[in-house]
Amino acid sequence: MTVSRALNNSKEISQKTKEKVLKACKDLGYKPNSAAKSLITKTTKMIGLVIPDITNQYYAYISKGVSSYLEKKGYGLILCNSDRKKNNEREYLNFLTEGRVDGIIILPVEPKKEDYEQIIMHTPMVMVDNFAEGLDISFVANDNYYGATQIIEHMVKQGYRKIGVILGSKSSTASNERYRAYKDVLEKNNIDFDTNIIIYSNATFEDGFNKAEYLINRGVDSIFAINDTVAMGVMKYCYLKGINIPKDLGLAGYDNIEQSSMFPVPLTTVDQNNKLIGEISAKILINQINEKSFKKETIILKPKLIIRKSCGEDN
Amino acid sequence: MTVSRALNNSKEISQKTKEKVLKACKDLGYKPNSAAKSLITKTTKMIGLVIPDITNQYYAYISKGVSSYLEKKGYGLILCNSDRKKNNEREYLNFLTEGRVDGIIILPVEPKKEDYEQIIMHTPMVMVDNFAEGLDISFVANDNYYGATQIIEHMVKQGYRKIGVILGSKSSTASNERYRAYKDVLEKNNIDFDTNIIIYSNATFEDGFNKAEYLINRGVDSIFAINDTVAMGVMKYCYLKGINIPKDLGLAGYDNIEQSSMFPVPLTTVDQNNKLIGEISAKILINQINEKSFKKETIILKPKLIIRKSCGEDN
DNA sequence: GTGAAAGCGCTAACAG
DNA sequence: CTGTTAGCGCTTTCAC
Repeated sequence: MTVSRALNNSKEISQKTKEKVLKACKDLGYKPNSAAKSLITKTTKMIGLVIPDITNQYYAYISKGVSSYLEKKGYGLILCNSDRKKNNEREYLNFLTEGRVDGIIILPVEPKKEDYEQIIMHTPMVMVDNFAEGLDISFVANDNYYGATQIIEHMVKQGYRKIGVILGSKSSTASNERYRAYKDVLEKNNIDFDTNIIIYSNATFEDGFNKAEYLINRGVDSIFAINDTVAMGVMKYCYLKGINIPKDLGLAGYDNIEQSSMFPVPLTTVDQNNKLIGEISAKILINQINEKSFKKETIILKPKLIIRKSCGEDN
Repeated sequence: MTVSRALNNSKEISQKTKEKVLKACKDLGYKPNSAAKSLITKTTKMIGLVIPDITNQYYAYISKGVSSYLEKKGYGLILCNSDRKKNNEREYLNFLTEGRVDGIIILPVEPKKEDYEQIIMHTPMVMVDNFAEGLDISFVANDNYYGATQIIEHMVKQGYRKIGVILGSKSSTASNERYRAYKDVLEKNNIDFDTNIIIYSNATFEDGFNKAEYLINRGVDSIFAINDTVAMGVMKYCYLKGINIPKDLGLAGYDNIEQSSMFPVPLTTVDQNNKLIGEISAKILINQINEKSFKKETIILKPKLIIRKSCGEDN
């Protein structure tokens, strides 16, 4: 008991005994056992993070944000790569809920209410990026509509009038929201809307390269790519064809990946503040864990327009 | 006890009881408590991974390799971003060794024997990338000398004779090994060695951009950059100056980051098989945990030359 | 094939 | 300020 008090910064112990105990622990190489502690305190000082792919910059930054916040608060992080597979997600969730963590941050795969109802009854959880309607839990995400509005408005202001779009898949919420913003901005500016210059894709570099040709042949004066990787594909095509960016073609991306500023023509894009997303999610979760009264929070962050040169200099 | 047997695939139980128990568990939402289990089995089914920065592609891929191997073996992963700070590393190590993990994979920060001696007495550990001499533990890394030899030889074969080099910091083992390879290849091919076209740097994009000018002014016919990001900087400089790669200047990188194939001129580089590094490290660790007899292993992987277009097409 | 007893290493609660 | 008792939820061992 005295040892326990010495190691847990209790004030019910004299400074002298405490020092003696601490020294003895060091000499003997004694370390407390977290499992035994967990068993009685019902707390693990661990958080689970379920993400699609740690190899993707967007998710890596979110993880870093989570990790750095947790470190400050004395929590550890269990990382689970779902690989965008529902089944992996399920298995990790199962693993985590064997009393391994005090809470879970999840970037879910095709979330459905039923998948999480059981879990949130026992384990605090915050969802990030994608939400399942009807769940009474906290949610943190980026405002895709806002971000796309910013960048499309910028393009319009720069004088572009025939803006081609390379979207992601039809089932991607992010992609659909950005598309919605595109339509609204065009309408607000009385610009003709033409579905022939809107293309769905898998959002890869190759898609950017291939769809660029398609769009340019249809006479677009600029392209809004669903992400920076796709924009890289477009830029590559233009480079090979001698098409000057931004003079012959305006180009905008999304995500602000590290390399976007290193492109031959630095890319105008949207920064989603991924690290912040991670930090906020972690903060909400830790608060929820430590407070008895749970208050659901929904935080939708405004991403930030990053103006570089691919749509012309700002003026 | 019967429940325990049902949940642990014991054969000392009838099929019928087992099914009944399993069903009851499901109905009641019962989940076993891993802490209680740990306490008695002295095993956590958890591995700690200490890496410098999850945001860096190189480390992200290593993490993914570790994670995917562990998943197959039913282990969880505790991720610790040391942020290249010795102090963070120490604190994470301390946290992990409170009986939280069955083993540790570490990419150490300026490793010294003394930092790990205590730990490896109690906890299986494998070191990756950087080794501390005198430790009796397994080690997994890339052969930097070999990788650089491959790419410099390729450059020589392509006809380049005045190869400028942008290195990393003087204290980086990886950088020093690659430099050593450079010198040896030059000597073997009777090419003059000129320290005026060797520069140390912080290995950033900006360094690439700035040092490119310096080297080109000194008449190099090609540049070997310490990594792909630095190479991107060089490429940017060339783009702005209208210098044609590979005709006017050969360019080689190292790492094979995802974007290196998307550059205006696809980059010739060296792939280090990072995911494999992670998988192998995890495999060695798990083996060490499960075998009573510990056999130290040292695995130095041969990286692979990736020939693209920045040093001319292969012939 | 099933169950009872004991104990893993801690801390909550209380006694001194 | 220090120590005793009990018990967290499991598995090991042994009895039936």
